[in-house]
Amino acid sequence: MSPNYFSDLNEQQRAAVMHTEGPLLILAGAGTGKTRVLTSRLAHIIDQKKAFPSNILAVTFTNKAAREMQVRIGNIIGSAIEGMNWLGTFHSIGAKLLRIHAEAANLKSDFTILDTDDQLKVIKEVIKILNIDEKRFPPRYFLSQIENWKNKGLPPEKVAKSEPDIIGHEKSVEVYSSYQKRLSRLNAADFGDLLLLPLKLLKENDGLLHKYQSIFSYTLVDEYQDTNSVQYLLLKLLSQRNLNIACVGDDDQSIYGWRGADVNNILNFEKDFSGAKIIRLEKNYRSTKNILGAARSLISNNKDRLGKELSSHREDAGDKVKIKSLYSAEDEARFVSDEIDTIISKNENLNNTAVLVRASFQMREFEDRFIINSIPYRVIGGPRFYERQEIRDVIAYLQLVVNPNHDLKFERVINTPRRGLGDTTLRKINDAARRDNISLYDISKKIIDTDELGASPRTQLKSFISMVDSWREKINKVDHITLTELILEDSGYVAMWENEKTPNSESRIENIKELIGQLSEFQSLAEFLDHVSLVMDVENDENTSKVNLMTLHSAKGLEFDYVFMPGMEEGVFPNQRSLDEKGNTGLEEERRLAHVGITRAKKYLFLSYAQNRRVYGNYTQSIPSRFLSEIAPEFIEEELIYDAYTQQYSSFSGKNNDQKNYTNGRTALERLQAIGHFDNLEYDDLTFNQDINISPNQRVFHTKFGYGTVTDCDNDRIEVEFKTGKKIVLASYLELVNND
DNA sequence: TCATTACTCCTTTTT
DNA sequence: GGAGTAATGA
Repeated sequence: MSPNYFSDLNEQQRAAVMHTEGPLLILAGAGTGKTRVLTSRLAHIIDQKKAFPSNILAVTFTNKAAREMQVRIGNIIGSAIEGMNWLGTFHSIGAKLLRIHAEAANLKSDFTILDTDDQLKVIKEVIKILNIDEKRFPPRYFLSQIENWKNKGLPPEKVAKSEPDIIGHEKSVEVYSSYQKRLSRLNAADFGDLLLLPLKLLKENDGLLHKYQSIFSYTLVDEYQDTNSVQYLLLKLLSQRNLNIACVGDDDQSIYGWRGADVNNILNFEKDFSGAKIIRLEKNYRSTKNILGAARSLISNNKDRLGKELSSHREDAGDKVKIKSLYSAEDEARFVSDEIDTIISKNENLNNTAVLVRASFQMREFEDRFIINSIPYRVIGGPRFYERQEIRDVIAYLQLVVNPNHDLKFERVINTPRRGLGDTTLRKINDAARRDNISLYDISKKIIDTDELGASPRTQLKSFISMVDSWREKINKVDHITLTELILEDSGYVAMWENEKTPNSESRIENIKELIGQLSEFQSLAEFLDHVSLVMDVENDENTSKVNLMTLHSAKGLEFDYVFMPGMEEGVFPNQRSLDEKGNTGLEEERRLAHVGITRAKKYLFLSYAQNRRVYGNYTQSIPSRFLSEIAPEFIEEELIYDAYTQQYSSFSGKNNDQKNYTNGRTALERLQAIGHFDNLEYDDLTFNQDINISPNQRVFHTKFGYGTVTDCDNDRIEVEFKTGKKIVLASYLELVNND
């Protein structure tokens, strides 16, 4: 009688599943069976016929989490899962609402979703029109302002006009509102709009609000600690009526503060939803005692916590956490790949192994090494398929065909491949469009019958427009795959790559073929394009054995037997900018991120750091991350470091506390030379340009100081005037620059 | 119109 | 060491 989804649950988990009515907060530490509770709970509600699948709102943070939940619930409730229309990320659910009620938000239901690139382009346009100095206020600055406001649920009209403490505030407000107008004319919405506009609709329209309040009889939210204000307000509005809202979260895993996530949402849950029940899941089923101990000791350094102690359910203490110091970042990659080789030799499936990095630029080192050692790997959330140039071009063509008024895409494809419609022509078209206040496409149609353009651009433009029109005619006549192939053929886009004989033009064509292959999974172009903008990742083949390489952020929610966390260095992790901008708050978030990383590991965890790393192309010495010394020693096994220069063994903790001793006033390269350790440097760094002929007034380039002019020479000691002042440097570090 | 070159500023994390 | 940009030349 008792349904089988109860069978494996512990007491707290079971309580969380059973408590269906009224607000519920589940504080679930890492590895405490959170996903199982969520899926069982949903299955329980459906199984007990408390609600139809279509009456459940289930929100996750990533598409991957949504997919996984769908599969797991499907396994319990079978085909009834088909009815779960409202399971998805906040953004996909927002998009769905917005498409249904687009008109009310001043959009058409076939609006396109902008990516960051598009957003920046729009902002640049706006900046130009408003006559703002791009040097003083870079577009990115405005973008982050706008995003902040959107995260807080503030449309332009709700943002206070003046804010004396913040320079450029008024400008930002101005840019925001122009930006928004431009978006609506483009029939486009950005990611923030997918949440902000639905919120606005629900707030301003009682009928609509009541409708959705009664549709959603149960609401369930995953990763609640990462909700920002708009998301919180949306949830609150929608669940106000029946209050059947269950949120799952872990304050120790809150790592999206920079995206507006507000931990207070979780801290204030009891206040916001009166009578809320709180259940803690503290039994960890994932990690060994040593790994868990390491995680616990690290996170205990945070002050801002709800307080929650994870206890290990596993009997074995397991191996200690290994900490390894390496000479350079290259060495570090070699170390990781050697360790992976031994994992391979144990016949383990590599899918159980992950390399987690703080920032994506760190991935390159590992990819290079993995390729050399032929270790199979997959990058999760890295440079994505849909972000490749050729894919974006093709998608731009498709979007233009679906929505010809999409000026940004129009601009992107009008001269790709080359059609003799360059900057000058484009500027003329743009000016005319602004004058008549219509889209580039519309103005082009007019202009081709006047003599505003020269003869050649005019015929070129004419044929381009008629090409687009011919595709548009076919939208409803041929299927979307045929249409895409036709577009690629007519436009000469594929031919362009075929004619280019560079090494990667072939792989570009392969990528385009892959894209066409994916089209078959969708019913229409519009459906495909929506998928592309919302779900930026391509499904990875999970059946082949590959090492997982990803950022710590995208590792949340995953688990692996073997976890490597390289780059444990001050500045890298904790990230310097995070510290600079947010001080202690930033540090605590970095620490939570480290905690997330450590708790991904089930059996083996390797932390490592490089003593020297290239930053912006220059070798820089690094200090071991403070996080290393925050982990209680009893969980750690450290390999002492032999420093060839000081000829001493030392531990990371000593270095961390006494960096002066370590820096010693020399540059990295000088130090390398002193100890004769060259093998890890690249050839270029060691090529001494002894035969170059340097004389005063010569323009030169120095890898550290940049460009400068020679003022005096004394054999190989050269005095150079750099932007930052005069310096005497060795000739071997200089590169000649033409200066006629 | 397009290709090349000199130079500046970078880089956090994602839906 | 790499992307983006403004200036310059063909």
